[in-house]
Amino acid sequence: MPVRRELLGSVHDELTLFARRARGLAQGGGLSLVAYTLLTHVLANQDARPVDLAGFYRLDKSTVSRQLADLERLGLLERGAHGQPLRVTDAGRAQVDAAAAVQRAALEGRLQDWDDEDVLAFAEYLRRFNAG
Amino acid sequence: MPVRRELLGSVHDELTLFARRARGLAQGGGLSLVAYTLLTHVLANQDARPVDLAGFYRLDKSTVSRQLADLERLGLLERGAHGQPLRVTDAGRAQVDAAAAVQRAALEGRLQDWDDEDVLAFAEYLRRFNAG
DNA sequence: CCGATGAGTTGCAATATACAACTTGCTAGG
DNA sequence: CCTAGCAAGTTGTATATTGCAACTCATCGG
Repeated sequence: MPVRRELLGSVHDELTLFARRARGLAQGGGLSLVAYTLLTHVLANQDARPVDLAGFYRLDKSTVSRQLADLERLGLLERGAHGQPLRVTDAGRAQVDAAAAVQRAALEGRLQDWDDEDVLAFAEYLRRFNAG
Repeated sequence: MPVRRELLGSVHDELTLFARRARGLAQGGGLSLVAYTLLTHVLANQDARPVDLAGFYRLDKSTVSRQLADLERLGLLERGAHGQPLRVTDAGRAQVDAAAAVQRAALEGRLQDWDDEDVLAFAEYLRRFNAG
C-alpha cells in the first residue's frame, strides 16, 4: 500500500519544482504574473470586485488594492469610485493579448514534441487540479 | 489548424492559474519554498554547489548565497569552507521530512477523489513538463 | 439616528530577489 | 615562478511582493 503514498510523493516533488520555477515560466510579455492574472480575471468576470480577486487568489486585500492601483496608473484598468465595476481598458486588453502571445510562444516551444493528445490530457489534469 | 493553438491556450490558462497558486500549495510545514527546495536538492545531489543550485532554479548566485547562509544559521545545513560540499544536517533532514509530511497531507486531500491511474499520469505529465 | 459590518486604502515591516562591485582561490601561459 | 584571468562566492544596494494592522467611508438594519 505504499503505492498511493509514492504516487502522491511524485506529484509533490514535481509540484514543488514547478512552483519554484513558476515565476519565470508564467512571465514574459511585459506583465507580471499577478498583473496578468488580475487583468484576465477581470476580463472574464466583469463583475468581479477587488475583494473577490483577493479571495480567489488568496491574496490580502491590501495587496490587491495596490496591484490594481498600479494597473490603473499604467492605464490598463479603470476603477470607478464606489461600487463601480472594474474595467480593463483597451490598452489593458492589448497588453494581455501581447503577453499571452509571448507566453504561448514559449509554451509552444516547450511542448513542441508533445502529441496533441498529451497536451489535451495535461490541460485536463491541470484544470481538474485547479478546480479542486 | 486552430486545434493545436486552442490546446496550447488551454494549457496556458491552466498553467497560469496553477502557477499563481502553486506557491501556496508547495508551502507549509515550517520551511519556505526556497528553503525546502534547496535542502531537498542538496539531499538528492550530494555534490551540488551553490552555483549549481542557482543554475537549476534560475536564481542569482547572491540569492542562493544568502538563502544558504540563512539555512546555516538555522542549523539545517553546513557549508564547509572552500570547495567543501554542502551538507544537510540531521536537523535539516528532519525539517524536510516534517514539511514534506504536511504538504503531502494537503495534497492528499486535494487528490482524494482521483484514481491512482490519474495521479500517476498527472505526475508523469508534470515531470515531463518540468524536464523540458 | 446610530452602531455594525464590509470594502478599500495606507502605514509599516518582512522577505525575496537581482545587479553590481568586490574578494578569493585556482589555473594556464609565459 | 609569476601573473593575468576566470569562476565561485559574498556583500552592498535597490526594487518588488506581500501580509497585518489601523484607518476611512459608505451602507444597512433597528
